[in-house]
Amino acid sequence: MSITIKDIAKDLKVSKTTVSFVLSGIGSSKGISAGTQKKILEYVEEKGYQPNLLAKSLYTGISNTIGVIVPSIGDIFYAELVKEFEVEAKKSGYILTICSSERDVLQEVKMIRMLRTKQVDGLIIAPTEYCGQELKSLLKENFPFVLVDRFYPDLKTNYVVVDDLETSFVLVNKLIAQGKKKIALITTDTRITTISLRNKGYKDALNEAKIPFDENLFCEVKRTNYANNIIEVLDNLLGKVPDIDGFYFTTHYLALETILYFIKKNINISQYGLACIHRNPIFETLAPSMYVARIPLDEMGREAVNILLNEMINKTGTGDKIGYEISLSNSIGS
Amino acid sequence: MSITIKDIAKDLKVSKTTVSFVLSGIGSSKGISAGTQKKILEYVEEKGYQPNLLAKSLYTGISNTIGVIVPSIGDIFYAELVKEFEVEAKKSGYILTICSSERDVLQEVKMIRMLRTKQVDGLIIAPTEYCGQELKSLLKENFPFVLVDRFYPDLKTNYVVVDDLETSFVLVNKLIAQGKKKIALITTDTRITTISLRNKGYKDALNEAKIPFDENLFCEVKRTNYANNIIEVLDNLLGKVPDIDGFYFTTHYLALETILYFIKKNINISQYGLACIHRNPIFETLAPSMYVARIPLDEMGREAVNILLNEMINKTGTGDKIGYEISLSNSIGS
DNA sequence: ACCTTAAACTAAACCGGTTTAGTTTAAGGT
DNA sequence: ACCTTAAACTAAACCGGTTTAGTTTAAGGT
Repeated sequence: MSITIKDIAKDLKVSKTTVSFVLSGIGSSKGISAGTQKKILEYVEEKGYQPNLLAKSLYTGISNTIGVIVPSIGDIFYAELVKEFEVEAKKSGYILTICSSERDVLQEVKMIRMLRTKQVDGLIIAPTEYCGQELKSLLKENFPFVLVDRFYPDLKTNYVVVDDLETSFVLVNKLIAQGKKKIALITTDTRITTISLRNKGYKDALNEAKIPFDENLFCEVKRTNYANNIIEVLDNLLGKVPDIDGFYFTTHYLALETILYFIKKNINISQYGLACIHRNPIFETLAPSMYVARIPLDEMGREAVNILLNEMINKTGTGDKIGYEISLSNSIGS
Repeated sequence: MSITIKDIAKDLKVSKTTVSFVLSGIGSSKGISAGTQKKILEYVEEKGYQPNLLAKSLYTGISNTIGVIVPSIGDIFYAELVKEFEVEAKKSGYILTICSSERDVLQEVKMIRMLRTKQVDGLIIAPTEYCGQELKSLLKENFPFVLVDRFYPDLKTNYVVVDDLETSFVLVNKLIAQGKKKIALITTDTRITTISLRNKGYKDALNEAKIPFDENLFCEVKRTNYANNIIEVLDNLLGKVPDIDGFYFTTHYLALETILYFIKKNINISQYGLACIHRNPIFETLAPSMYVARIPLDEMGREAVNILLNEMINKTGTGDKIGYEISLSNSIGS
């Protein structure tokens, strides 16, 4: 099929070794004469030789590939995050093989294993809630990986997440400082560590302000079919608590859907205090006064890749893991 | 490091061949006794053996990986499209290695070559305007690939695109049927085949309706920093043609930015006839009467992968290429 | 004429799978 | 006792690189 080192060696009447040395750029230090080097390089140029990196990886044990598993690459949040991985990984000569777990542990576990058989050098995972078992065995085998977006508090792994508790607390405090008293919590699946911390931040802020927690203001939107589910939830909420004066959204999806709901129902948005974790470019126009804690995807991506690269290189595996929490409190804008 | 077929063979006192046969599931047909098979399978289960797929790929010449190059994986359009590639590819046991070209030919060419050295079985490319040369050499080497989103009319390649001319024509016709006479064309870089076809569709529709083409209504928004550029363009347009009554957008980004501009400037959107290629979930709420030709990303992704898989399998390379044009004319909603 | 040495180059093993072209073993027939 | 045959198993080459532990060659010294 395509040309190999063996072919080059045969055609030029030198050994595979010589060709390999020259092409690896160590020809001179291995004492290959300038003439031979030139001959090989010219031949390679002429024939358009492309090495088979599979063979190299097999020998070296390094594939220069990072496996990435996210809930869905079609989700703009993960798409943007993965983009940052790509940019940062590329700086060190790594490329990405990307899989979507569809928020299904079984698929996620399969993908982890499959990527390992494909010999990725490390993994970046935005995990589901239930893959602790598999992560444990990665740890035991000392396989390099970093969790992003979510982490497992019980496992000693690398992770890069947002300081959910603190951010939530500060955001809700801003609403309270605006004089809001009936602040709804629009949230989602509480089993997710990240979400439960955000919920806790809300409660803590109310607590500190001595505002009693009102069960009616606590709205958990189901994740399946949530665009429809949220309409029901909001109808219900506005019916039960007509004098509601603020909304805290634990995800930007929830904020977006709620804003669209307001527009559709012709409800004046500006009467409410609004706060939300993570930005959507549209908020600037549609809800310009909303407090938005912007998740710095560039920092998140950069850190995740660098922590991983570090662990991959020092594969000695001291067992020291890095838990990197990104502070959003200072990046709140509106 | 981790366990190999050789280790298993040594431990169980059988040959590598036997282990390989059993693990490939062809043990029985190769006459390996049930006892030996059981022994091997149990050992593998116990030790958690994971094969090295690099070695397999090196021998078989098949990596079960498709290389994907898009302008940016962080762009929601490509993210969603890539998601469809992933879903479809997975059905046939393929995974994706994904690269963002950043709309830079040099990077794109580098990535094409790099992915080939990594032995991807085929490529799906949403190309820049200038990589014809590299595509030509892929064709010459009979390497399987499919273009998506954009194609090269001069090259005989596989491609999956939208019927831009027809769709544009139909969309602008809808506006004309609404009685609109001063329809602006909000478009972008005309060097892109896709965009120039969409522009042509606009002109053809005007022509057929005997509406003279007005240079003032033709707005080309620069792609770099377009969110700012479009504001300038729209200010200018509304100043020059105050009685404008319709907008045709050749991309959904342009439509979105324009709608946000209207909202910010407190301009009544409903006075205009609007039409746009490709959807944004927000249009339903913010511009419910806009004609939107939805690009079926699922169909696009499915076709691209299947055309590629087909070419990869029949690597005989008859040279027959498939140009698949997706008709949007029938999927126009508002 | 022979030895030493540096320069230039290479044979062969290796990475971990798969596959071809066998060989070994033991039962069954006469 | 010997042959045939099917069942069960395997040695070794292969994929295309890299690397170790050399070997070959020719010049330079005496």
